[in-house]
Order: sequence, then structure tokens, then C-alpha cells
Amino acid sequence: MRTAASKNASHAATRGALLHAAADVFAEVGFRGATVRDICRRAGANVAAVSYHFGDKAGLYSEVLAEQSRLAQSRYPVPTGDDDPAAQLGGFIRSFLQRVLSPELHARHGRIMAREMVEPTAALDRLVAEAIRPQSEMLREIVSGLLGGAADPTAVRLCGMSVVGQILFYCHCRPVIDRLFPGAELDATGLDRLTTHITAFSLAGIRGFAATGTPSRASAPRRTERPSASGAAKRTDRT
Amino acid sequence: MRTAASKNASHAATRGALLHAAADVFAEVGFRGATVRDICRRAGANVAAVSYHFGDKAGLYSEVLAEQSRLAQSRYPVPTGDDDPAAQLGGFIRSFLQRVLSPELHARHGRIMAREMVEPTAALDRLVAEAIRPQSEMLREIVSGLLGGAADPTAVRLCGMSVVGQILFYCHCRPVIDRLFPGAELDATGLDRLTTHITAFSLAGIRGFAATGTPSRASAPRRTERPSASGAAKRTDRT
DNA sequence: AATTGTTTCAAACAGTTGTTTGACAACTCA
DNA sequence: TGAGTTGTCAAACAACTGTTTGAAACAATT
Repeated sequence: MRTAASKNASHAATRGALLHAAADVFAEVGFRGATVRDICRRAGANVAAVSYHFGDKAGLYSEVLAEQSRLAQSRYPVPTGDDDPAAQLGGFIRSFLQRVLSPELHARHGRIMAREMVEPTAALDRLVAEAIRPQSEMLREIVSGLLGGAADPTAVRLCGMSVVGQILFYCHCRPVIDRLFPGAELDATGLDRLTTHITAFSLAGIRGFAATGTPSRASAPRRTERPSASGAAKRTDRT
Repeated sequence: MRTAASKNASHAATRGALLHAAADVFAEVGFRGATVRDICRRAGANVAAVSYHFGDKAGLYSEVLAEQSRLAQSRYPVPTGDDDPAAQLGGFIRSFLQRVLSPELHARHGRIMAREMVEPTAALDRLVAEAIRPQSEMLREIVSGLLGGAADPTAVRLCGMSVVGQILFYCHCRPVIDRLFPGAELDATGLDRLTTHITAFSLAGIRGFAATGTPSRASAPRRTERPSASGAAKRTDRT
């Protein structure tokens, strides 16, 4: 029998090298595009190493996903201990942005997560349960605090998604953004500016809902004609 | 020589069947995951058909991308002819949402675009130039109209991205949303509700900027401690 | 020193991939 | 009719995929 860690250091060494290399490769080309041979070459390990240490490619990927998620969470945790809901929202947005966009984490964590969301693998369920749902719950409480206790749960959910959507846009659409606005980089300064903007925009948006139960006094968008779709769906404007 | 259409109907027929089947397959499993054999099987064509009609797999994909983009744009165009910037924004949001989320288009257009943005291929440049940049420009003018003529270009851009981010979130993160909130479907009614929400949220957010040149009166988010990152980046709060 | 359990490795395996080939049928136009 | 073009097809090609194998190297214990 082996007494856990004391036995062999090389086990943990190559295992770590595999995780390290795999994170890079998965981030670059996705799960499908990644090849076990490429990962092993970068890790300085034999092709059989993946099978030996993680069972198969999917097992390695699942482990990478979990590790990246843990790492990002511990590096930029959501700050707690603030009573002001507005400050809570700002902290939430800042930490979220840093997790997916800060230069040190975007290359791996951010891109891997983006891929996993758009093209889910079997590992997504675990990721949602362990990492995403708690975050979602946290945001729900913050928004709820901003909207007031008796707020419509649907409105709370929609506002939360509006916040997260703004954040993830910069992560998911980075290739497009870089092409549209070549100059704008996302270094630490850019991240600060982004945090300020999204927080202010979101607070104003949420407070628009808080004022009246219905969406502020905004002029309701006029329906576009549906060119050939038959039978206009019955209208239900109110939330 | 062949006089265009009169020659052989079977050419256009199998070519169309290939585009049709390929759109489905690319939407389902992405460019990498799609196999020429699967596409041809669904199209009722021979494996060699792709090579014959489109040169290679990438050529077929590029054609699918362009066709889907054209199709979505003609089906749900951005309504024009409205003078009220708020109504313009509502129309922009509605048509955008319908293009990427309406049941008839999401299965193909929406999902293919989402994949292309997260994992770009060589075809992205053409897509940006022909479809995305014009939309971006349109949105820029709308937001500019809302913020007033002398608005900071950076603020206009950020507000525009806040709008688009909210929209694309439902397209890019659909797998996650479905797991977090299993009940919420996105049929025509749900799309209407979404349109109303995002429009109201965005108008409130933008107007928060229009009031003062700086981000409303929002309490600035307090900085989270950076656990181990050395040297705090110098602070530049103002936009 | 012999034994045991663990980790690495080159080689091979079986399957799939995109693409090409050359024969064959269908059609147009003279 | 017959030459010439065009589209389809089964088969094959070479390259690459994830995974397995059995032997070798290694470290620690007996």
C-alpha cells in the first residue's frame, strides 16, 4: 500500500505537468481540437501518461476544468462583509471581470470557460453545480437587495443576467472585439475602467426597475414586422 | 461553356442540400466536430460532393456562415425610419434578439455565430467586415443619439457593448441558463419579455451616463484585494 | 539481494478524418 | 449520332485520432 504523498514525487510531478499543459492546449483549441499527443509533448510525458493518470482525455479535461475553476475562485474571490448592496454589486462585478479577463487568468480559465459554455461537454453539470450556481445565487441576493425585498423574482433574475451578460461579453466575444476596436486592450487599467462602467450601467439599469415595478418609463420598443412568420404570437407585454 | 442556370438543375440541388445539412451539423457540433461524411449523409450526397462543390470543408463552412448571416439579416432586419433614439434602441434590440434566439434561427444562425465568436476560424474576418461591423456602427449611432452629440466616444462604445452583451448572453450561455433555470423557455412570448427588459435596463443604464458625464452617482466599487499580484496597477478611475 | 508495487516508455492497435481518384452516367450542343 | 462537358459515385489514400500493450526502469520494503 502507498501512504499517500510520501511514496513517489514523480507521480505528482508528471500529473501536474499534464494538468498544466492541458490547460494551455484546451484553452487554445478546445476539447475537441486538443490532441493527447500535443498535451503530452508539452508536458514532456509519454502518450500513455494521460490514460494512466486520468483514465482518458475526458477525465483529464474534467480535472483541468475543476482546477481552473478553483484557482480562479481563490485568486479573485467575491468580497464579502459589505452591507451596501451597491458596493456588493461593484465587488461582484470586479472579481468576476478579473477572473475571466485578467491577463494571467484569461488565457486559460476565461477561454476554457467560454468554450465550455458555448460547446458544453459532460463536465458542465459538475461545473454548474460547484462553481456557477453559487455565484448565481450570490448575485441574486445582491440584486434582490437593490430592488427591495418584495421584488419580482423574474425581474431579479433578468437583472442578474443583464449584469453577467455585460461581463461575459468581453470574454466570449474577444476575437470580435479585437477586430472591431483594435486599440482597446484589457490590461489592469482597462479592467478598472470596465468595472466602473459596468457597475454604473448596471446600477442605473437596476434602479430603473426599482422605481416602478415595471420597466421604468422607457418607451416600449415598437414591434418589428415579422417578414414571413405566419401568425403573430399573442402579445404579453407585462412582465 | 455553361449558361449559368439552364444547364443542370442537379448542381444547385445538391449544393443547396449540402448547405442545408452543413448548417445543421456545424450548429450542432461546430466546425471541428463536424465531419464531411455526416454532412453528406444528411444531404443524401456522396462524400466527394463537398470537395467538388466547395473545394474543401473550410470552403463549405465559409459559405454556410455567409448564407446564414444573410438569411438572418433579411429575416429580422433592424427597423429604420424612427426618429426617437429610444425607439431605435428598442428596435435594434428586438431584431438582434430575434436573429440569434428566435426558435427558427437559433438552432442554426445563433449557435453557429456563437461558436465562431468563441472559437474563430479564418472566416471570421469576412463575417466581421460584412455583417458585424455595420451592426456595430448602427448601434454606435443610436447610443450616440441617446447620450447626446458631445458624448465621449469611449462611453458610447462601452454602452453599446453593454447592450450587445446582454443580448448575446442568452445566446452564448444557453446551456448554462437552461441548467440554472430549467423552466424558462425562450419562445416568442419569452423573447418579447426579454426585449422589454433589456431595452428598459439599457435605457436606464445609458441615461445614467447622459445625466452626468461620469457614471451617474453610483458608489464606485471598492477595490478587491489582489491576493498575490505584486504592484497594484496605478488607479485611473475616470473614463 | 530479492521482491514488490509503481511509473514510464516505444510500439502498436483499431478507428476516423479530409481529400482524391478514375470510372460511369447524364446531359448539351453540333 | 457523337464528341464534350458536367455531376455522381464507390473505393481508396495517407494522415491522424484516443487508447492499449507488455516490457523496462525505478524506488522502497522485505
